[in-house]
Amino acid sequence: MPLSNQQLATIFSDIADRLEIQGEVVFKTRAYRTIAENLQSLPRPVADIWKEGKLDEVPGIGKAIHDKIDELLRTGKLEFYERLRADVPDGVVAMLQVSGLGPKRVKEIWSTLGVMSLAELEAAARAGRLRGLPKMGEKTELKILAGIESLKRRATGRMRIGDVLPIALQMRAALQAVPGVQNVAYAGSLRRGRETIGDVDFVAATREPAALMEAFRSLPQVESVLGSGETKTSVQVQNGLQVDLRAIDPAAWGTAMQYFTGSQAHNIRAREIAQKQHLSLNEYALTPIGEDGSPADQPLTFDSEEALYARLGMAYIPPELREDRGEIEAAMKGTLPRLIAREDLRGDLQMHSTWSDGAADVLSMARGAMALGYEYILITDHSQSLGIANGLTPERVRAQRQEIDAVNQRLRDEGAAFRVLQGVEVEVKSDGVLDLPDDVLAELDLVQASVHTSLSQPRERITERALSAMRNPHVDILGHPSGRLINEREAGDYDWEKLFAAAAEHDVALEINADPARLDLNETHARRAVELGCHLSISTDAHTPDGLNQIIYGLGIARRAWVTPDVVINTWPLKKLLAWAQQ
DNA sequence: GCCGTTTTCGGCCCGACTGTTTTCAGTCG
Repeated sequence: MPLSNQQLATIFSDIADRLEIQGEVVFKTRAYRTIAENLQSLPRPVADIWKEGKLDEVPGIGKAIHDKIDELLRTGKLEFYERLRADVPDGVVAMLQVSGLGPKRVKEIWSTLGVMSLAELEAAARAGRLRGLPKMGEKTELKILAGIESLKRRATGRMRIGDVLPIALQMRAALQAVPGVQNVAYAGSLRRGRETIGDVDFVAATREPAALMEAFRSLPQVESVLGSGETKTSVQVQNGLQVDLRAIDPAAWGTAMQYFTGSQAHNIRAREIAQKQHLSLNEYALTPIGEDGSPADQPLTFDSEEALYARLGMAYIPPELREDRGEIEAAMKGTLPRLIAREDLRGDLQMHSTWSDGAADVLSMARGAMALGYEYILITDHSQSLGIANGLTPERVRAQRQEIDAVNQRLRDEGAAFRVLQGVEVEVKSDGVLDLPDDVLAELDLVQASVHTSLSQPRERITERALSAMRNPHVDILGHPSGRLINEREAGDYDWEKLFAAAAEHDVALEINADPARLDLNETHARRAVELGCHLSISTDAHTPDGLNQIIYGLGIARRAWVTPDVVINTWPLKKLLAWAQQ
């Protein structure tokens, strides 16, 4: 099995860590970090690209990294990396995870005191042995000890977006009410819609930053203040989540939002583009620069991101695309995609009712969807073998049809232009056989097939299992294809290229499950699936009417995957959707 | 390390905060 993109990315990221500790020039370590990031978002297996001899076409790969990938894929090893691992011990690299410790200090602590692990670091800090080192004192020791504690509590990892957004909205409302504040928004990875969030970045427009900082530090959610200056404050709230606030002048709203939304890679590219136009971009303004590098004219301020991007010669780039994955080039050429938006969706194609493990009846789910402006829903209760979820037998499927017919009749009587469709989330059993007979599936409006069990099957077996489900002519949608649960359970080891090819061939739509614990397909897979001609569905898997609101998370992933409305089957009118399911 | 409508060599984004300092390096994003 060739090394995966993720495995290669981890190696290059680790190389960057170790080179940084060795004191290598930052531009070299940045190159390794860049390729690590690019590999993670590469839509195809790099091993395939390597076989085609097209490695050099991947951005960030030059001669040196080309040779290293080549060696890794041929031999599974990299001599350069093995030497590096011998030179810089793992325990020393681990110290980089401590907040407040970077490569310079880690090297100093390691080389001067011989500290080679987190345990030794903690002992040295407690014994007061760090304060003798350059630029380190008692406070540094305390900060390091606090950092180690927080690592032990695992309070530092990235949280699911669904756990973060509600907290952020609450805090934003509180900040909005502070006197003098004209506008508050969250930026960073939350605004970009990433599946997990490291910290929340707020930008606030105000001419009275001191009052805002004070109010922020005093919010009830704040558990500790990590740092606070005139215009910037960092705090920690529940679950160890870090929240940063930057105050800016209202006239600089556009540049500030652009800067704090990131990503870092996107910002670096945007600033390089500015540089080529003899402009220097920061969070406050765009400043004309003379030959000698000093300001040549008055700084230009922007109260909107649209105006800023326009001045740089680009179309407005939606936050979800700002990852340096080709969006800057597309914005300059005017070829950005028209991303799918909330208004494009006409229905939700996965939800559960009290017929299986949902908490609301069919009518309540329908009313919830109508309140969102939808035209249809598909009820997809579980099938019989999922006993724990009260899965449907063939008899109960037929009984449910009667209830759904009655609900539709009632809604018609009320004059509503809305339709409840009957589907099912049929189990793909471990041998690939579906959990309901074909004649039952044939009676349903649409059929979704999902894998819930035996996710650890080897690649060939689990891939064949999904393929055999998709070959069934009644199956229209493959639900949460990877089976991963973010921060909880790994994805099944599918051969994605094969799976996407089969989905395109049999025209089975692949779901982007909007449950923030799933977000499955993920953005990289969704982008590749569309490239290979697959249709998608974006649905919530709601178990309550309120759960239908989680569609925003799935839309975020779709937008990050550059998805346009036309390929998403639940943007289609009901007639087109049903005709597609029939063929 | 990579990269090229000013460069195959000489560039490589930009600033806030902290802690240790008397002017700044390290870290972080």
